[in-house]
Amino acid sequence: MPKRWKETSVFESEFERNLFELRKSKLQQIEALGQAAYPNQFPFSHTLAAIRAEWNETTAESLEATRVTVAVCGRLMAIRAQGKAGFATLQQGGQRLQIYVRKDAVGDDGFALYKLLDLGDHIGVTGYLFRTRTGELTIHVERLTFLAKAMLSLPEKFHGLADLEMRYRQRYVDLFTNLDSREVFVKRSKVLKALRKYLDERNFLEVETPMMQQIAGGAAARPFKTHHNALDIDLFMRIAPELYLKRLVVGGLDRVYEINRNFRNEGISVKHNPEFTMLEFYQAYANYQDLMQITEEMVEYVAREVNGTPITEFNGRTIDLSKWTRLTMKEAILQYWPEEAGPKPATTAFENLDVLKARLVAAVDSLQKAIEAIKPVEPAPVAEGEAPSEPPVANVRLRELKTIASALIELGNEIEKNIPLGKAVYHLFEAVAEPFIYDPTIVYEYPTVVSPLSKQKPDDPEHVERFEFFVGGFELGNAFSELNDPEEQHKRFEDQLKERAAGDDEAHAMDEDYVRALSYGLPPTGGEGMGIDRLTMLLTGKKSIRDVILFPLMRQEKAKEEEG
RNA sequence: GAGCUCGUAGCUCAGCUGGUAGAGCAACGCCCUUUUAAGGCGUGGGUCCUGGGUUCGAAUCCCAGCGGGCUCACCA
Repeated sequence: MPKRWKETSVFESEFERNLFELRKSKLQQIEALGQAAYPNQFPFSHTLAAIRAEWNETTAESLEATRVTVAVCGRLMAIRAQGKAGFATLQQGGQRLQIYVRKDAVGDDGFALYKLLDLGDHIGVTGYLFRTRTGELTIHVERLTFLAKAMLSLPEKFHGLADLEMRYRQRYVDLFTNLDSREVFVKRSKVLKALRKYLDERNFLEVETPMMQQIAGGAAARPFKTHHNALDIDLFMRIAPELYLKRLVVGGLDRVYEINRNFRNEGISVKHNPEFTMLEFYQAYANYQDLMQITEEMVEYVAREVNGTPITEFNGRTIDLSKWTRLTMKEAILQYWPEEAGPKPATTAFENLDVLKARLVAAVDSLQKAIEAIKPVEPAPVAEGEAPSEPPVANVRLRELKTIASALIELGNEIEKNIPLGKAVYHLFEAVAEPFIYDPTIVYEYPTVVSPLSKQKPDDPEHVERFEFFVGGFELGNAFSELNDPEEQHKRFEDQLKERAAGDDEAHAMDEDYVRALSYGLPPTGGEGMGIDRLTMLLTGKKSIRDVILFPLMRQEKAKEEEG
């Protein structure tokens, strides 16, 4: 049996149900004044932004001398009534503008309508610009038009919607009550525009490849599974567009890019959302060196387009996206090697698993001594009404060292299982270097064993022409010279199958059609992927990926009542 | 998955060592023709996340659960 409207869980309380009824009766009164309850359009002459752009600095005298009549619309965000007159604040396009309504200017019906308005209502007004006693640019309203009613009450007008859960779940409220939130998504759109502009100007072709795939390839990750009924086949949501994009380069589309969602069935964190947006681009006849240059240039370009500067504040640090460092993976390990872990690994540690293992054992030992030596500092008591200060430096370092130590212990256990040397070096890099790389850094020379799709260095088959780039403590992207030898690719897939058989459920799947595509000849090609959510985080200073995704994945709320 | 932490009116929050729930905003009524977190007077509004337990008595203490946040784990 269908539920009656009033019993739906649209409403959170009796308070809201009653308010809804009250607003309905106001709507009827508004109709009685000759206004439509839900009109279709309003022909405005200016956006609020346009008014700000043109008259923000115009003096009161000048506005009085040359009367400017405008028609604007927006949502009411504040109402300050004063008997037979009143002010209100209109919000539209992320801008606000004050309006002034006087009974003698809008007439009895117009003023009756003003009295029936609530916070959140949409209205249109026609009138002329003036400045109030305090100098604020204001529209002196001559005609009010009702446009749509807010049937629920708005969040507290001074603090806005503060509850993070509600901001994520009810983003529609967050967006109009917290304009800084809106600004993040405006910037996100600028990031996408800037990337497209950069690539389009270089003759890249934007393409779209399957997001439902029979083999989820192109990355190491667990996929989501779904099913097509008519064909009765299982499909995977893609974890990367990589293999399809390279098929396109085989097909003669020399420069392609795709900006869209990838889906990975993994944990959720401040840096991870199950669906996330990725840019991937491929350029024929280029190698990873060319990509390094493009990366540095493109990130800086986007920062300037979005923020007007390559400087950004992130997680309490100032980052200059125009200044890049390039390190080999081993250099990065040595540079970020914590002094508390004792002597840095010798060159031989990167060539021999046993030597590496011995160094790790010593490092863990040294780290544990250092950890014991640090006395955690009691955080300063928080005075009433003050924000808690940053945690003491010693405590932060203590936590970091603990994290490194446990990662190294874990790595030691992995080595016991005789993992390939390259994989061990890579994990070592992830443990000691990656989380600490704040300034823009390109890390190159990756072990072949962790790079099944990259091309080996001509003089060193143990390493590939690949780099990842890191900013703000996380990986921003990944790029390499594409492996285009079909026989070698087939062998790498086979190796991955062995890894999978050995228990690595994120090892790459075999994709024979991809090998077949390579068999027709992929020109030398450089390809790169970049996380757009993370780039947006950097450029907006947001620490959590949820703050740059409009509708981040949330657990389902417990049903408030049985479904009817 | 683990640890820490939070959940009180539509919203933002207070509520001490247990004594039966408060403020501001929002809402409703009245006053107010240059206000701007407008103001003044008055009114209504609560399954204190849920379920157990301890107690004469629980928003408060204990246990379990649900949901959020952070940290860790997971995650090229």
